[in-house]
Order: sequence, then structure tokens, then C-alpha cells
Amino acid sequence: MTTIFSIEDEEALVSLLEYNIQSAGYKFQHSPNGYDGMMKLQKSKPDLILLDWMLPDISGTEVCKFVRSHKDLKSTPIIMLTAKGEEQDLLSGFDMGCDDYLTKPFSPAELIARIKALLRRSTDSSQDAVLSYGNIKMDTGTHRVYCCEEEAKLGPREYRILEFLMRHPGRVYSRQQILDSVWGTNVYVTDRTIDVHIRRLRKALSNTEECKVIRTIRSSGYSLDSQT
Amino acid sequence: MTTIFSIEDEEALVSLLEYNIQSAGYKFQHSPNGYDGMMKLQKSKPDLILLDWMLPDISGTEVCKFVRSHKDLKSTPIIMLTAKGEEQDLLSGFDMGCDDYLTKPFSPAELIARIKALLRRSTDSSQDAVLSYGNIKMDTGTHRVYCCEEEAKLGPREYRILEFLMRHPGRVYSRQQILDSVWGTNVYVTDRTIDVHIRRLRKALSNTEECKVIRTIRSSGYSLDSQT
DNA sequence: GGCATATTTAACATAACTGTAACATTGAAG
DNA sequence: CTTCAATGTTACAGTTATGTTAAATATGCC
Repeated sequence: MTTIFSIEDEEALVSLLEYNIQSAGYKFQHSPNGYDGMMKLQKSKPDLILLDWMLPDISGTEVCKFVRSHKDLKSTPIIMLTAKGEEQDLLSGFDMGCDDYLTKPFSPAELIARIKALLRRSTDSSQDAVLSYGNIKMDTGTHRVYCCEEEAKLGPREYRILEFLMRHPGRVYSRQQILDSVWGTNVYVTDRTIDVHIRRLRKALSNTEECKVIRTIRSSGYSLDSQT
Repeated sequence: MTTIFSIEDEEALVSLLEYNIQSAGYKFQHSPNGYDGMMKLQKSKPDLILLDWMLPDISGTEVCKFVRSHKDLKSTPIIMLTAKGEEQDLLSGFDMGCDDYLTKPFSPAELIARIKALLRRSTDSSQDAVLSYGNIKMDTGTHRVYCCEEEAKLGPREYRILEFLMRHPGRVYSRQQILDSVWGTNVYVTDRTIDVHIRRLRKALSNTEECKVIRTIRSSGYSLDSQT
């Protein structure tokens, strides 16, 4: 069963986490401080770690470093939990190698959504490191995209949009669905922004020859599909 | 129509909610206290609930519990509204199963955005399917329509009319029913407009051979049916 | 802080779709 | 067979969605 390991000292929050994570169908394990947590992590080898930024003994950064340097835990996704106002410090914490973060108080729905997203990412990449459609290849390991054997240079957003589309080729996605999936929910961005990114994607994917692979479905959205 | 039900005692806030929610195109229903709200909820079965944390009679937690334990309301998303400083109590309240929360005062834009996000999440279970009737196939995932193995090019309106008809083949729909379903209610459009779209549909679906699949029922409407 | 890059918005151009009107055709009742 | 109402057909102008570009804003990096 998929296991989520939480290192967190606030008891109220722990029970909240336990309830919601178990409701979502995951196994929940827990440790109240950093040193104890690091010990248990080595035995537990969970699928994902929820890490409090401020722990009673050592900082989340240290735990993060530890996880990233440990052979068996190296690729375990980490979600950092921070109190309001700590975001600034946290930004630098991304350098430590955490994959996502949430600011307290957060909604359980949000937490579960991010957990799912991260788990999906990690399992997918282990299953198929190279996605391909037509003459487009995407290596999710190296984050490189090739079109007709030539490398295409994409910005991060373009990359994620393309990845999203390539996971379900042919299927039509509305701009809203693309926003939810690539940007995340509760983000204020105009629909039209997607048009611009789609434009750049198309441009980047049309290097050597005509590779019109992104179809516009008027009033509905876009899909990865050959144009009619 | 999508209905939002609010349980809230502050009158000023209620009218603010009502205005913004209706402006966003939702139906607004309301109750000023917990007990009354729970009664009305059972009849209303709204698509989303806005719940004040501090109600005059019982706490939002109780209402939340009630909703989650009620057969017909169990999966209705709940957004909790709290005054500033109540967040701490609220954390434990998430155990009750609310999906999101907002701290007063909040911006209407923020509220609407979260409502939309939640509604989207609950309806994202993709109902992709391939509808088919006679030699016509419609793939709702890719938004492509085939007639006699050849792709038919339809505008958005034609697509939606065809989808509507294909979901109940053989059944006769009046122009008004088609209007309500495809255009939406309270839209000022002439009945005759449908004739034109039906014409375009027929044209698009008659590529290789005679595929007369849309039947005219004089003085009644249209249906997807082989001609007599 | 200053630079480079990425992202978002805004503005305009273009293409596609939509609705209406005007006229032609059909079908049923008398 | 005539007549009237319903429907078919067509063309056009209005509307909307999307494409495209550029400029503004944000982000990350020395």
C-alpha cells in the first residue's frame, strides 16, 4: 500500500493529516521530531514525505538534506509544510530538494490533490521515462523533448503543458483543465495565457518539417492530435 | 442549473454573496441558521454549500457532520467561511470534511474562483464515450465525428446538437427543447435558427452516401432516426 | 542590485461560427 | 387544385474565438 510519512510536532495537525490521508486510501506513519523521523524513515521507506519546516529539534532543511543524500530515500518526493509568513525562508528551501510546499492552514482537499500529483509524477516517470507521439519524443527523466530527432527548446510551462497533453494523446482538454493541471487550482491566470503558450509550443515543435500536432477544438480547447 | 446553498447569519454578507453568486451564473439559496439550513438542504440538494463557521444556533462543524452523514448530500463540496482568528479552531474542523475555507473578509473574486475550482473537481470524472448511431460515430473524448468512416467537420453548435440527439436516438425533440439543452435557458434565439443548424448538420453528415439520419417531425421537431 | 529568462497580459488581426432575413419548397387539409 | 403553414435553403452581416505580436511583469541567477 502507498505510505505517507509525516514528520510534524503539532498534535492537532497530526490527527488532521492522519484522518485525511487515511480517508484518501493511504497508509499513514508519523514521527514527532526530526531525529526520530530520520531513524524511522530508513526503515519505513515511504512513498512520500510530509515535512514540517519548523521542528522542535532540527530544521526541515536538515531532514530534507538527509533524505536526498540517503541511497534508498533519494528520490522520495517531499512536501514541506510551513506556517504563514515562513514562505520567504521556504523559497530557499526548494534548493534543498523538496518537491512542493503548503502553507498552514491548508485545506485537506488541497493537500490530497498535491499528494496525488506528486505520487503520479514519481510513479509515472519510473514506468515510462520516454513519452512519444508521432515524431515527438519526451524524456521525462532528462526533461528533454525531441521533434524529428532534433531537440526542441521549451520553457518550463511549455514542457508541462506538452507533458500533460502527451499523457492522454487525442483527448481534448479545456483551457480550464489545462490550467488546473499545469498551474494548479485557485490560480488567477487568464485563459488566454494558454493560447500564448500553445503558440510557443507549436513554434518549438515545428523545426524541421510540418509537425502540426496540437489541434484546436474551437470553443472546447486543445488536444495532441494531428490536424485534420 | 448549478445551485449554491449558503448558511450564514450576517445579513450584509448574505446579500453580498447573493449578488456575486448570481452574477457568476449560479442559483443562490440561503438559510440564516443551522437547523433551518439542514432542513432545507435535504430538499434543495445543492451543488455546493457555503457554510459559516459561527452560526447562531449550532456550529458549522455540526452542519458539516450532518451533510457528510446524509446519503444524498454526502459528496457535496463544502466551503467554510471563518472570521479572522478562527483559523486555529478551524484546523480541527477539517476533520469534519469540508473541502476548502475562506477567511473573512474575502474578495468576491476569490470566492467565485474557489467555487469554480471545487465544482470543476467534482465533475472532472471524464465521461468519455463513443456514441454511435447507424454509420455515425461520435467520440466525446477527442471531439471527432465520423460518418461512414470519414471525418465530418462540425462547428461547435452542430456538434452539441448532434451529441444531444445521439444521447437519445429516436426520440423527438421540439425546437424549444433543443434550444434549452444546447443554448441554455433564457437565451433569446429564434426557433428557426435551429433549422439552419440542422441543415448544416445534415450537410456535414452526407459525405459519401445518403445518410439521412435526422428526421423532421412536422410541427413537432427533430429526431435522430432513419427516414421512413 | 542588475541581468537574463520566463511568464502574463494586452492589443490587434484573422479566421470561424452564428443568427437572421428573405425566398423557395414541401405537405396536408379542404 | 389551391392555400397556408411549416420547413428547407441560401447569403450575409454580426459576433465570437483564436492567432499573433509586443510590451509589461515576474522570476531566478550571478
